[in-house]
Amino acid sequence: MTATERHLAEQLNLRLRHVVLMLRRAGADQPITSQQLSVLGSLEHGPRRMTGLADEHGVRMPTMTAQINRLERDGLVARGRDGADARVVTVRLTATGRDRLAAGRERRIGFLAERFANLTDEERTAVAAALPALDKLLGTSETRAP
Amino acid sequence: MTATERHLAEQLNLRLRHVVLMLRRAGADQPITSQQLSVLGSLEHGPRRMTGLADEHGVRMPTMTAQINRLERDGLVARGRDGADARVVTVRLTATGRDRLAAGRERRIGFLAERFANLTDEERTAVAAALPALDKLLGTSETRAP
DNA sequence: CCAGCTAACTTAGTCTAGCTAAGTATTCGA
DNA sequence: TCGAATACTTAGCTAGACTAAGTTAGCTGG
Repeated sequence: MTATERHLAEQLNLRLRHVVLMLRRAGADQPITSQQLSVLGSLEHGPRRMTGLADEHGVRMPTMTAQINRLERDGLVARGRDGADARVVTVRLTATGRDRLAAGRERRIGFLAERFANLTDEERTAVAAALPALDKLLGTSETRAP
Repeated sequence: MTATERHLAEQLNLRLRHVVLMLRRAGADQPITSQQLSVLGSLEHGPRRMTGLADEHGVRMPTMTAQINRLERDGLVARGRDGADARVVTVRLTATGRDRLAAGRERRIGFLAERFANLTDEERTAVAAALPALDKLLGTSETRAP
């Protein structure tokens, strides 16, 4: 571990708490949690199976079962069956779910855009320039299903 | 909302899920949660009152009461009383708590530093350059007690 | 000066969201 | 064809968030 790596790690660590705080503020007064919004987003381009959803969101199957139960209870998704394999449960967005996804996403993006509006052009450029590095740092691709 | 602001907001929104996933992976196999580590960090430079802790962590008082109950149960903090105002409860780190904080912080920083080690010099520079903008974006100072 | 309001916590009860262990039904492979 | 593996659900635990309501202590205006 070089000094630079450690220093950056410390600096980022200091800010992680604020990221969590911002996420909470972004979700306040929304009728949907950020986890739910995230799952609805996974269903945007067609039905998915439970295993796929669990893998993509980095949780165990029972956690996803409970999450889908809540979303189904609220009428945002519907369970279905896979023709080829009778063990498989598929999940798809309902019309309500699609609306809720669009609304939630819009509010989230509006919330973030407001904050970007408070930055200078130079600061926005700096953030944009850091995005590829952020992707590598977060291991964006590692969490995808095979 | 300008096109740039909206675009950046969308890009960041896409990555927020991965931030949450990384945080979960960083906390896996640790004997302490990231919330607990965060609260212990607030106590590093001396005792704090419950209201101060709740404000700093953006939660309501009952949430902090429950959190401190868990930390006290595990022997990481101790409750005390304020001489001047008998309503006030103070919280301080125990020796065990201080050790646990150091260990947890070290693991977190190690975890992040490993990821920074996978970046190029240019990428690390880009991240470092974005830190001040990130602070403004996160509203780092807004969450402090007056 | 004390009665009543406010402030600082705690308790009780609810919800989301994570986990493991164990149960059921179905598929696949030797 | 039968036994192991796979896909999911159920049951039960914990952390961590909330509101509403209770307790105790400080403060203040008539």
